[in-house]
Amino acid sequence: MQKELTLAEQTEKKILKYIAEKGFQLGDALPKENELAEILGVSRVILREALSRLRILGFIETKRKRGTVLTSPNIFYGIKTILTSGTLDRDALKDLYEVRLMLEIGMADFLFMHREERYLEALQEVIDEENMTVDSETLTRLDIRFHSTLYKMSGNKSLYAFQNLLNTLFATYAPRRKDWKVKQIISHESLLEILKCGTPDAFRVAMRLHLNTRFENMGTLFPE
Amino acid sequence: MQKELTLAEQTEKKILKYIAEKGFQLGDALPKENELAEILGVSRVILREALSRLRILGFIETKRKRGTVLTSPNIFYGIKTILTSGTLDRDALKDLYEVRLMLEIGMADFLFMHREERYLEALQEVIDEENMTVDSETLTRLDIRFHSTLYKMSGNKSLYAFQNLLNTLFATYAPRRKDWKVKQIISHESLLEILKCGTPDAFRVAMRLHLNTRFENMGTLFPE
DNA sequence: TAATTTTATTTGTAGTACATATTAGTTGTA
DNA sequence: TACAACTAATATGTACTACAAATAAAATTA
Repeated sequence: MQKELTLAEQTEKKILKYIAEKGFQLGDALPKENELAEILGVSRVILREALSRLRILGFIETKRKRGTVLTSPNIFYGIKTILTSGTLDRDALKDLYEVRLMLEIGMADFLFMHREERYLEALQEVIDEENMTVDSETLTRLDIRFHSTLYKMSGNKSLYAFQNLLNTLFATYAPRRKDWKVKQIISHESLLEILKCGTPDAFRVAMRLHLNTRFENMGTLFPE
Repeated sequence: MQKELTLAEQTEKKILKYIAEKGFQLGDALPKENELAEILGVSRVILREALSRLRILGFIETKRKRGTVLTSPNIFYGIKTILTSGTLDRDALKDLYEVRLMLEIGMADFLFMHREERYLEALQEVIDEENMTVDSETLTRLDIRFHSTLYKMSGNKSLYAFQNLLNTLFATYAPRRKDWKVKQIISHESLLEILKCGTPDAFRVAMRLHLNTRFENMGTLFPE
């Protein structure tokens, strides 16, 4: 038991409790700092430390004179800071890389649930552009766009936000090999074809094959 | 452009930059608060606010007298606060629920990569216990244990930590229907059998069927 | 040498004061 | 009256100081 939360941490939880008890809604304003400090029985310094922690989690936003208002907490607020700080260890990076592979294969059902013409057109557009270029960098950009469109098509906003983060992350930390495009077994065209008139199960099999190079490269990307 | 970061936020980034520039490693100690405040040119109050924000992200740990030491940032530190705060909106909850389904289906390859006797035995143990009880609550607990074991078997620590969070989350926010067990198409036994002598593709198909009730209940769990 | 007490240092907390930005009100002019 | 410019009030942002509490390291004792 080495818990012993610091007062700022306790205050952080107290504030959340206070919000819940008082039934505050999104957009509502909290009492001003001096009042809230008195209510919770802490100094304003500590209160501000707690508020600062809640702010990094996206629970609140504060503006001079207007005060502190409740906002919808954003999971990715904090994650982003971590991912872009460059302090993630290799294991954590590999974990995230794997998670992305799982998600791309596992999202099949949701793609078919939200299959809409606009998405299919967007995917086709990417494929058309791919067929008109040989530039490696451009192809990489298009590949990211293709998969990014799939995430959007999943209809899961949190997931979409997450993968946007991962994109920026792996662009720096896990650059692709030059021959990634050549070695692909299943093309984007095939994937789109299955999306149009296939099944989730078929899509999963195809996507697994499409990502085959990613699976194979994992060992070299994240050596022991 | 409503950027205008507060000084504490700027300081937070300054600290990360300082760490990177000085080449600090995990476990290294930062300068003491007074020194660091002077180095960065801010008051100790502001510095502490910045440190507090970094602490909630798991970048640092501080102890009286010993000072501030670098730790491996923990993505789930902040996520946990958000998930357990009870302020998540329905959309975000549904998103997370969906993500879990994706992961369980998408993790197949990694299960086969890390297939070890101890995991298979643990799974078998759960199944044996399931066969000896009819109590609904016990069965729910065992079901969670079965799937939790799978996450562990995936060899992905971040993922395992994540699903532990989700378990506590959905235990409160998305309780099961009473008939969930009866309606399952594919049993845990079948899943284990496939793990022993099947393929990732086969496992994905089976897991999708196993989770069928979850997919079907989503509409009632998270109504529009 | 080992156990115990002391002390020195560093984080944790509080109070106060003032700077700064923004809203609301007030005045002044057409 | 309407509208602009200025003024005052107010809440957050920042800084400084002082002291409490914990604990690692040094000193003391058995």
